[in-house]
Amino acid sequence: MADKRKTKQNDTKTRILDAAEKLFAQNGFKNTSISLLACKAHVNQAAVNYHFGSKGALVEQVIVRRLSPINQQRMENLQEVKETALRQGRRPGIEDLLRAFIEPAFVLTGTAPGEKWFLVIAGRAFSEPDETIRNVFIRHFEPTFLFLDALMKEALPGLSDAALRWRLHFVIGALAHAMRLCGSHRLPVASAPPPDTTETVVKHLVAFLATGMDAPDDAENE
Amino acid sequence: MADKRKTKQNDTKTRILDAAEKLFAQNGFKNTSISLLACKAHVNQAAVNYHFGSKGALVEQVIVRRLSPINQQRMENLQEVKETALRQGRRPGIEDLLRAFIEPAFVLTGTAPGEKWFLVIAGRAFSEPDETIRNVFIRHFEPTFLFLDALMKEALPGLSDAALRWRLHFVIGALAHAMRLCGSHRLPVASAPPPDTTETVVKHLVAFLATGMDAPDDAENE
DNA sequence: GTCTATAGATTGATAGAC
DNA sequence: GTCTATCAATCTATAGAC
Repeated sequence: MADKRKTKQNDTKTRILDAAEKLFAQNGFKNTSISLLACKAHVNQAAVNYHFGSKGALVEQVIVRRLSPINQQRMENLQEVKETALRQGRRPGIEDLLRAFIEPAFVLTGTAPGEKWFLVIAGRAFSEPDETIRNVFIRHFEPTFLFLDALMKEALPGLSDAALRWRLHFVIGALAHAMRLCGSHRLPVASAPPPDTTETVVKHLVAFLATGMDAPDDAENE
Repeated sequence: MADKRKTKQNDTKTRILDAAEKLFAQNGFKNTSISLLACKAHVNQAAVNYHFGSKGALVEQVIVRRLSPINQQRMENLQEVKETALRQGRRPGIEDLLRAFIEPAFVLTGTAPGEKWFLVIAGRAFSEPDETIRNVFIRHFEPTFLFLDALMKEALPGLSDAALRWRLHFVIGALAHAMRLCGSHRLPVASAPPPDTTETVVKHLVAFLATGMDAPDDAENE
């Protein structure tokens, strides 16, 4: 499997995946044609279908390649936060949980130092109109999200289930938007955020979201 | 302009706009063909290009029809919050500003009681891969956003510009995600939010976001 | 594994009769 | 304004030579 003699084949597959990642981020899945993709990857058109079977399968590979390690890391981080809190006989910390969930998305995304294209792709996940593609994200995402949900419920025992669930979705929305903004070239609009490092963005995110999660549960009075 | 004799023409145009809004929300712009659209709207294929000129122009009309009143209402609401605070000699309230900005999106969206399709379309605005379409949203959105930015700066004089701008983008991200969730049919996934009324969702949003906006500005220490 | 060539389907847009 | 018919472009996928 990890045979060195497969170098050339893997080179081609990797070049296709890398070019696809960039083009999908820039133009979306539907707007990226196989011919343009093959041109940018410096491979023949037929190579794409030879190596991946279909465009849909390529899309899934592009997503899974990055999303799988990200969610694995999220699970490990959350598990560690849970165990540390357990050992110390206290509730898990809200900021710790959020950081455990958010950080892998920014750290494990993209190869090159310049552009982290997958941030844009993943940030578009829940807006994807194609149900098949959207389900690829949801399938990988849901177990991690439900684990976060369970731990956050421990961290915030006073919060109603409805408020907890909505607030976690607000977390997802803010995170996805921040990912898109970090991954794309800075837009020449007056409302663009300042060009910070991803670590700074994560700090802003965690500070904002942790405080929001801990807000009083006013919406219950009705 | 508002001549009653144009009823038949306007009926056709409105039927096309309504069918397009629904299909765009369900399948996205690129995945919606003119032929399917004409079929669902019960008009002839050629009628779409006759009345709107091109598919791109139709897309813009679908967006502007709802977005324009929404942002106009936002501006009026924000102006009123500003003037009320000024009259009472105090800063604008964070919750008031957020509600002024958020509420119109949920109130002025969609005609039918059942499905508010434009919530999905607008919720996808910043994820739209097509730059031309995305710019339609940004063009309408930016003045309103910058006004909110200016008023929020008054409401939170201690917050750094960078933190303020990032937090407002987190507001946008959470809002967009909530709009998508409210507008689409409830997904059969375990992580879906509870099926609340839009008023309840707005309350959850404002409570969460106002508290987050007011978080201590930790990220400055670096 | 890589290439050329092309099939087969779908699309946005338009010409011209009514 | 509405219709039928069709053009021209584009796309995914594949067949078959090398």
